[in-house]
Amino acid sequence: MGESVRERLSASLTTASKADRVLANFMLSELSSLPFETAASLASKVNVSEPTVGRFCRTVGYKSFKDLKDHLKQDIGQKPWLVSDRLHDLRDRAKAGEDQLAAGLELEISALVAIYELARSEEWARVVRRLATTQRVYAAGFQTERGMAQILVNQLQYLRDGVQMLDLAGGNFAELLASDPKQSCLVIFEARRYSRLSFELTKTAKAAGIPVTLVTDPFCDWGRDLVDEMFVVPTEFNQFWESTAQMASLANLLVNGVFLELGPKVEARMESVTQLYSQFTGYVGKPVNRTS
Amino acid sequence: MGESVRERLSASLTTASKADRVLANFMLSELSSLPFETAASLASKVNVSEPTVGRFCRTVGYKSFKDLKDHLKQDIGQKPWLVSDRLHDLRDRAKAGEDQLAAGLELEISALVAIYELARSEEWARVVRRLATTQRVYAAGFQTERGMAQILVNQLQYLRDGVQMLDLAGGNFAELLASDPKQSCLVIFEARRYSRLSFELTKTAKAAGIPVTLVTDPFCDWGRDLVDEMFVVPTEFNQFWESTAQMASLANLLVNGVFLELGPKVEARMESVTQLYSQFTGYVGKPVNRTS
DNA sequence: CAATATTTGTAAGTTTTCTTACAAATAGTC
DNA sequence: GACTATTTGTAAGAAAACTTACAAATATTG
Repeated sequence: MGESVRERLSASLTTASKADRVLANFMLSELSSLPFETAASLASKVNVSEPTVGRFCRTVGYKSFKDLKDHLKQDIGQKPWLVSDRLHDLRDRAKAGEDQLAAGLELEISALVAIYELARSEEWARVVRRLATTQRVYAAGFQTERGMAQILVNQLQYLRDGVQMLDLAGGNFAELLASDPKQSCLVIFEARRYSRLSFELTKTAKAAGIPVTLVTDPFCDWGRDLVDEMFVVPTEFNQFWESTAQMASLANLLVNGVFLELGPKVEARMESVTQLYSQFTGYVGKPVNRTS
Repeated sequence: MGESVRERLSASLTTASKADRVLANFMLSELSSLPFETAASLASKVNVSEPTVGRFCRTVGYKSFKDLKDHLKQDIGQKPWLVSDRLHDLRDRAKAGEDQLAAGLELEISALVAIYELARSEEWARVVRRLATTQRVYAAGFQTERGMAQILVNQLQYLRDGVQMLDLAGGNFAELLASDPKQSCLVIFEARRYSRLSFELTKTAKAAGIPVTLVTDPFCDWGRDLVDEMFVVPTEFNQFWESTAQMASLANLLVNGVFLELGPKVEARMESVTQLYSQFTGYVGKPVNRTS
């Protein structure tokens, strides 16, 4: 046997048992962080028992998980694999002008940093509390930001009732605008070129007394004095146009905040949403659950 | 203390005793193979005793050699994207365990690095080419990943014709599955718990000869041997559940790739899409454009 | 060059990681 | 649908990795 760890893992995929396949797949996906894992840590991540990890390594031809790691050392060779080295590598390429894209990486990283700073602000806490407690939560996004609203909504729905996307499908925004302003709030994702809808929606919602949170790019000049909170997410990463990608990260952090705010009581709901999905659609590996 | 492993080791060089200096030097020069070492193996390599290794790690501020290795894992080294010292603050809090979140920042950063590396791969180029040239491009995502598909679709639509979301609204996926496989391709976003739909859709699409690209988390064990390309995006950022946020970044990079592939001819289309939006919806600052 | 302080190693613990034995669960077969 | 074979988990034991206590060696200081 002279193949590399990667090759052996791949080869095992065809023959291996269920647990082994899960392991092999995970290892392949996370090859570069394997050296930091231990049989036990791996086991808990993929939900198998510790001995299964050891046994699997033996079936693919190593003495133990430790032994597998030692071989990994060989075939990682000298390409950079520590995050810091990889980052350096990308940065060097960017400097050398070899890699247009890589130049954007650092910008994207600083956008992330900015978001994590936002998440520590007073305003953030306020929004999170509102998203956790207001009876009806609406999110909107137009053009390319529609997906961001979708992400927020889909996730929040796992945690609580009364969350929905707002769009112009019905021709107006009556769902929100003709509702009790005390029991509603709105989150809008927006970026250049700013849709007239965001603006009109915000104005009308504010006039009705509905709290509005705006997540937008650094160029937005219409929102600041109109909305309750404005979270500015950097969007220029050397790409051909603005990338609002990091807004997804912001949305996830918001959801995480709401989770922490709501506490253990969300578990019941998450459980039941999962069970409903299982019933109507089903998950991989399990048959559709017919609420037996 | 908020410095990286490398920084701490370097700093120790000036003050440390003879054995410690030897250790620090060795570690610095072999930083990337440290995770494979153990206190004992290191000790014998530099001819000191095992406890000396442990003690040294403690003098530079780690609990043990193991602890030092663990920090190496997340260590991203120099941070040129830091415009202020505010991140230090974040990091310190993370170290002190006050701020669960801040620890997630570094994980999220390394996910980004991973994505930018993906964007350099053979497979990536292949997918970009396909997304640029195939007549009909479909994207799907279920549960919380629906928004990711949405993001990809909404952006691609600015660049080219024939791009659409795929969902179960019609009860089947006939749009794609009953179409000419030579002229279609599919991108699926997926993460735990894996929807049965992704799996079935992939299987059927493959059987029909339609190329499938899967963007998923490291735990996915059903796709690897089924799809044409599998992009694995790290998703564990210390949040209460997996965050697929960085998939948005991947989607944006894909779109950017397609833009570069298509070249200047996209401008006309972008212009006309913008103009259509202006006509039917309008932008902030300008009245609805009535195709005067 | 004592006398003291610091550094380092040895040997015996402690904890962590991995393995083995066996039983329970799951999948395959007639 | 019982029977067998395979896979997987539990619990206890072996091995490895790391720590502590203390003594020996090496610096440092007056």
